[in-house]
Amino acid sequence: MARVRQKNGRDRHQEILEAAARVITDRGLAETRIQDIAEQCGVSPGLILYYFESKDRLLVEALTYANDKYYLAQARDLRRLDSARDQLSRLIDLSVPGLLPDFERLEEWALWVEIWVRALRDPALAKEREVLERRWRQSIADIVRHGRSTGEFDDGEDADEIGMKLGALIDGLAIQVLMNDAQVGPEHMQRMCQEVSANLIGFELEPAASS
Amino acid sequence: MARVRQKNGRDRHQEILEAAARVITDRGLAETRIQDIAEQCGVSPGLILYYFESKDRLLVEALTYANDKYYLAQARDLRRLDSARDQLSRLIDLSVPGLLPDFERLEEWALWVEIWVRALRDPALAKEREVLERRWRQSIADIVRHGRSTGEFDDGEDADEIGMKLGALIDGLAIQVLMNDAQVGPEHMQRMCQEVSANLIGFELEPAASS
DNA sequence: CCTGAGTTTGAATCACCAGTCAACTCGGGT
DNA sequence: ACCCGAGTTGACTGGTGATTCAAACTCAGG
Repeated sequence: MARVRQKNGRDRHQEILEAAARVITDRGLAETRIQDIAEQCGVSPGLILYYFESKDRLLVEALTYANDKYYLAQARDLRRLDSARDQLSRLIDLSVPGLLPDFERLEEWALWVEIWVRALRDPALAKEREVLERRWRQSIADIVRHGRSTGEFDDGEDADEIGMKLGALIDGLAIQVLMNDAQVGPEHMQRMCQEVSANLIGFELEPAASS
Repeated sequence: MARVRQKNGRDRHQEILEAAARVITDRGLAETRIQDIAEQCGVSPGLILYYFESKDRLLVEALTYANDKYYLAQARDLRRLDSARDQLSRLIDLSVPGLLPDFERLEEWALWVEIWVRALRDPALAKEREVLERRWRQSIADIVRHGRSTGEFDDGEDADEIGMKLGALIDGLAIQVLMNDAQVGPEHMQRMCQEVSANLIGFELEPAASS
């Protein structure tokens, strides 16, 4: 059977996407050459173009592929927790670039910035971005709804609205942390997000933080 | 007089920076060629390199130059208002991409995204970015402090902390609006920012819309 | 009118890189 | 044993674009 061949083919496809994502986070989208990607997975440059129509297509696919990977990992991680509060708190922790070393959020955020820049001029990527970003806000809103359905949270502002606000806050702060801003460290971002989320949803932060 | 000569030189320098900024917002940093900039100010490509050491230096200078210009325009605009509340409300309106057509915030936000991407790998620009961004947060915090000093606002959370939260929220939402996200239009962003600022500082939003 | 420093041009140079292609490898089918 | 074709290679092509440079031009001051 051509199974082995096919399987190799599929592996390669994915392998190249991963390599591309790695190179993009390393060197930046603008500085990413086909040669770099080829080296990253130890093949010749020609092979990259054998599997992908063009460099541009590959790059766009790599960006969304990587984002998808990170999203799925996050969703899996959150699903282990029952309490909506724990889920929300965990989601925030997972979103802070560099807070939890095991989760490569630094890389992911760097990719987001690249996505934004390119989506400004690439309608196809713009569409993808909207889907990805909507999913991201949705996951916050869903936690809020879940907490309300179990009575853990009180009713209040529309859950989607909260998702948008908290999502935007996280985006904005993540940029600063990603940029290594001296005024906004990871722990600082974490604390502010926890505070705001408690405030938006209307619960008290017991652990150690008060206004 | 040698004055005219000198003045021409200075004019050209600035002229090129403006042209560069325009091209960058049009085509994007990655697609900006020296030729484009030259055409934009009706001059030969060689002249660009006569005034700037290299393309890279020019681009970085153009990014900060444009940002500076926008910041100063905003500061001038805000200074006309007395009430801290009006200032804050105006600052928000000015920050929403495309809300007030006279202020080219769409362009400015597009430049911000370019700055972020490049600052990830360019230490010099990274430093500039931090200064610019700090100034931006500061302007929010200053309004809060001003409002408190006149008794317009009650005391509460640290003003810098508020500046950081509101600044980040605006950043995050502005990205969505800039990207033409169907779920986050300009008016929606404006309303959310007004709500959150009222909430953070602790005043009521009576005048339904301070149009 | 000269002159020369400052300005401007555009052609030439140079490096780089996406994408092409002809040749080669090799596992599996016949 | 032989053939087929997917997979792989790496040299090559073509275009692009930053940077250089020598020549031309401008004009304030002598």
